[in-house]
Amino acid sequence: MAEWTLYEGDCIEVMKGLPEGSVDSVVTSPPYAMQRAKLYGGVPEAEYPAWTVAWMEQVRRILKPHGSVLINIREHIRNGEMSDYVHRTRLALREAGWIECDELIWMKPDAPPVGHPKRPRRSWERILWFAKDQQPYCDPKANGRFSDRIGVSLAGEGFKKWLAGASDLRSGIARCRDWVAVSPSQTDSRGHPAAYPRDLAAWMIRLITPPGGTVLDPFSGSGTTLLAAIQEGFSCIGIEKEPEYCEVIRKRMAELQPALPLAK
Amino acid sequence: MAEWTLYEGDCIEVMKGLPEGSVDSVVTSPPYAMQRAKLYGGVPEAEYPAWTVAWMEQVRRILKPHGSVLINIREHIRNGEMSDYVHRTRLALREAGWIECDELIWMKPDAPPVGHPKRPRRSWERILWFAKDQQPYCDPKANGRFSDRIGVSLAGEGFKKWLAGASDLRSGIARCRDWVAVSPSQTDSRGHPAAYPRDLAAWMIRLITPPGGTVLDPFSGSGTTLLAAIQEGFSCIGIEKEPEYCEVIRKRMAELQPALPLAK
DNA sequence: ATGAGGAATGAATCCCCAC
DNA sequence: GGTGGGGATTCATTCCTCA
Repeated sequence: MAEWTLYEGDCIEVMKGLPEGSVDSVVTSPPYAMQRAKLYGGVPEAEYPAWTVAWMEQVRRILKPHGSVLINIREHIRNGEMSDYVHRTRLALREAGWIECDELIWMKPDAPPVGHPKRPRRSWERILWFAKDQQPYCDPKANGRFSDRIGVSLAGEGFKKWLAGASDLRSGIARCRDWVAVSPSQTDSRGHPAAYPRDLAAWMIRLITPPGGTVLDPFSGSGTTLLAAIQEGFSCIGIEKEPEYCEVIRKRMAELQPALPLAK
Repeated sequence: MAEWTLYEGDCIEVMKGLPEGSVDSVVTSPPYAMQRAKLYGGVPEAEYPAWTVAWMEQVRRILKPHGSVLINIREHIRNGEMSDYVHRTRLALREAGWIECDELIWMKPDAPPVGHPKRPRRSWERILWFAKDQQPYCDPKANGRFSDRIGVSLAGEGFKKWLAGASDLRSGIARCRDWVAVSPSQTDSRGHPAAYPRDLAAWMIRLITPPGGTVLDPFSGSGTTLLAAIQEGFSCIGIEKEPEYCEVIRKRMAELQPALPLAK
C-alpha cells in the first residue's frame, strides 16, 4: 500500500535518523544556489559542491544498493556568463564515489520568455542522474507508453512531424527517450516559488523506482514529488525545512485522497 | 559575396597561418574522444581537455573580439557510467580564459534506438557555447518564428520607443529557444561516420554569425558546415585533415552551385 | 454557453542608481 | 568601486471580465 510520510526539518539531520536501505530512489529539485535565496534560503555558489556532497552522503546510507538519484537543476547566467557551480558539483559527486549514469533533459516548450533578450530563451533544465553502482534500477519502458510530450498542445508544424516520426508509439511499448517535454505552465506551485510540474516528477519517479517502491524527496517544497509518487502507486518520504511549505504539503496530500492513511 | 575555402591539414597548424581576426564565428563537431578512433583518429579522454584548449588557443587568435564558438559534442556511456571528459574540458576552457555563455541542446526526435536497452534512448547532444567576451554577437531572432504577441504590453519606456519607431519592437519575431529539434536522418554523411544535419549547422551558424560574416569549421568532416554556411549566405573556411574527406567536401560543394568561385 | 480581449505571471537577466 | 534594490524587457498561457 502506497504510504507517505513528511518530516519537517533540515534534510541532513532528518536523513541521519532514517534506517539504512529504506529508500528505492531519490527524486528532487534542490535550491538553485542563490536563485531564490530571499524566499527560502540559498546556498552560495562556492559552497554548492561541498553542500551537495554532504546531503548526498546521507542519501548514500538510506538508499538501497541499486537505487539512484535524479536531481533537477540548471545554472543561471550572469553578465552573459553561465555559472560553473553545476559543473563543479558533478565532479565533486564523482570524486565522492557516486557513479554519474547520464544526464536527462526536461524540455519546457512554453517556458516564460524572461531573461536576457539578446540570448535564446532558456527552455530546458538538467536532470542529473547519480547512482551507487553502475547498474541502478531503471525501467525505460515504464515511460515508454507515455508520450514524450506531456501536457503540451500539439499545435504547429514541427510538433506534428515530431509525432509522425515517432515510430516507437506504434510498435507497442518502446524505451523512453533521455529527454521529456513537460509544460511548466502545468505546475501547481501553491505559493512555492520553485515548483516543478507533476508530470515531470511522475516521469522521473517511474524511470528509476521499482513497482511499489519508496521515493525520497529531501527538498519537498510544495510537495509535487510526494503527490506524483502516491498517484503513481509508489510510497514516498518527504523532507521540508520550512513549516509553511510543510503545511502546504499536508493540505495538498489531504486534498488528493482523504481516504488514504495520512501523516504519521 | 559568399565564398568558401578548404584547407587540407591539421587544424592547429593551418590556423597558425590564418590572419588575426579573420573569422566571425566557429561552428564545429570535433572528434568525440575515442568514439571512432579507428576511423579518423581519436583523442584519448585523459588528453581531451588539453587538446581542446590547444586548438581553441589558435581559434582565439583568428576569431574577432565579439565572435563565439559552438561545439557539438556528447560524452559516451561505458559500463553504465557517463564519461567525465566533457565536464573537465569545459572547466579547462574556462580556466584558459574562455567565457562559457550557455549550453544549447540538439534534440533528435527520431534518434536510432541504439545504446543500452536498459537505459533511455540517447536522443540529444550538447552544443557548448564559448566566447572571447561576455557580449558575443548573437541574434536569437535569426532563428525565431512569428509571434503575434510581440510588444503586446507596451508600458512606459517601451511605449515611447514604439512611438519613436524602434524597429526591434513589434517586429513579429519571437526569439528562438535554447534547444533545436532536428532529425538526424536528415544527415547527408557521405561516408563520414560522425556527420551532423545541415539544418542543425544552419541554425548554429545563423545564431552567432553576423550577416555576411565568415564561419570557421576546424573539423570539417564531410563538409556540412561549409555547405550550410554558403547556402545561408555566409562565407566559410573549412579545415580537414583527411584527404579522403577533403575530396568529399569539394565534390559536395561543386554539386551545390558550380557557378560559384571554387576552392583556391 | 461561447468567445473576444485584457491582466497577471512565470526557478530570468540586465541596467541604472542609490549607498 | 562593490553591492543591492527597483524597473524594464519578454511572450505563452491561464484566468477573468464582459459583450
